[in-house]
Amino acid sequence: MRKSAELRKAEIVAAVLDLADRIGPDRVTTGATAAAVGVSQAALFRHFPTKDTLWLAVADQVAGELAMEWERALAGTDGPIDRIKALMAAQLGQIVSTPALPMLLFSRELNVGNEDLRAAFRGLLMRFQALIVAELARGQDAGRLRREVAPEDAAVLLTSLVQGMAIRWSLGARNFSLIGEGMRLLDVQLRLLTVNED
Amino acid sequence: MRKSAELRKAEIVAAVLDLADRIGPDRVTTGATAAAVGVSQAALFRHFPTKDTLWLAVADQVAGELAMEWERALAGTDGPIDRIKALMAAQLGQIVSTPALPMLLFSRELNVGNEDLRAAFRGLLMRFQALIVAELARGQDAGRLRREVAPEDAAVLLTSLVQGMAIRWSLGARNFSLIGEGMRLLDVQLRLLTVNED
DNA sequence: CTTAAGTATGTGATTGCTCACTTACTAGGT
DNA sequence: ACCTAGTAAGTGAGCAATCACATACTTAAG
Repeated sequence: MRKSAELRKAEIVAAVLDLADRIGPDRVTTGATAAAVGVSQAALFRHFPTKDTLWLAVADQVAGELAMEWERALAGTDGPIDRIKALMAAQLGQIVSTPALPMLLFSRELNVGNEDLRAAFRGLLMRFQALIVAELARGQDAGRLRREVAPEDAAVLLTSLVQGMAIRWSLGARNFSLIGEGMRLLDVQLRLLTVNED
Repeated sequence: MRKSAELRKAEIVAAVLDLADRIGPDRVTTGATAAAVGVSQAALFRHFPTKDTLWLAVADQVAGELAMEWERALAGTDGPIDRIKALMAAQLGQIVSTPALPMLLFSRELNVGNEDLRAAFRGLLMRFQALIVAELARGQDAGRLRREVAPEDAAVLLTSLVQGMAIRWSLGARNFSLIGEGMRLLDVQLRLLTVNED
């Protein structure tokens, strides 16, 4: 069954992401990936010269999806606090639909050698952080958020919440709603950051 | 060079932890470990029947050290807020002295098969969480912490902070002081949680 | 419209390497 | 004499990557 290179590449990347979730990123072999796609192991090397470049393509795909979700989140809302909520919800949603994402951050593929892959993920986290900082600053200017907390610090608190919830969700056999619990705790944190008007 | 089994076991466990720090948990091979200890690779199997049981021994060691640090942190302070700070500092300190710790949570050794190891680490995180919850509750009873935030929720915010900072520290080339930045942001968060006496 | 040449996608077999683990044997301590 | 801690030399499995070869598509000439 012959397919176009673009289509095949996409299939392979999708299979890697799926396998990474199910068996762990470090267990994803070229053989297992090829079997999941339904081609021979050697066929993979027609589309990617090495396994490392395959992982880079995976990172690109993930980065693209994340950027798209962020844009959509910002396009749909306008108040700074609503935008923060939308961004956080988008992030949690992406983790749910790509559960391998947190594991990728700590896999051997990423952490040893493969400096490009590592830089790609770091850049992603920094861009998300920057979006949150911008909205926090707008919220302060609008008088809705406490001025005594620097936007950069508050952003670290919020992004850490995403990561903490993701770890909790991964380790405890995903037995709660990541989005539900995450948004509930986000509300708690946002209440603390909000100017009290009582 | 012949040594007692107990001593050798301890040496081997220490070598695994050191190697895990330096090259990543999944790169730790029996050969590399043996070389670090200064014995033949086969010698390892005199002391541990399989590599998995070796990792379990490592987990035991780490769990013991963590529990010891928590106890020391609690013994040295008495106010609830100081105790929270001491616990968080102890946790950050352990990550600095065992940088493989966050990676271990997502390593292949832990996540596939080896359910015992996974349960051991999950139990550790839950016990830390419980210690924080207890101190938060004491802080509320003493009238020092806002009552409108449940201690369980606040504890998630605090432990997430540890994990978020650890990720940041791992991905960035460890180019900031994990303890310094972590404790600074902890202060920010604690100020938000503290009853305002102005 | 047909056909031959060229190219893109695919395969089975193999290579060279690393790994966890085994086996047969040896030396030191009591 | 007898364990105990050690070794050197394997074994078989799994891995990424390669190679010679096959088959489907594309294109251009007659």
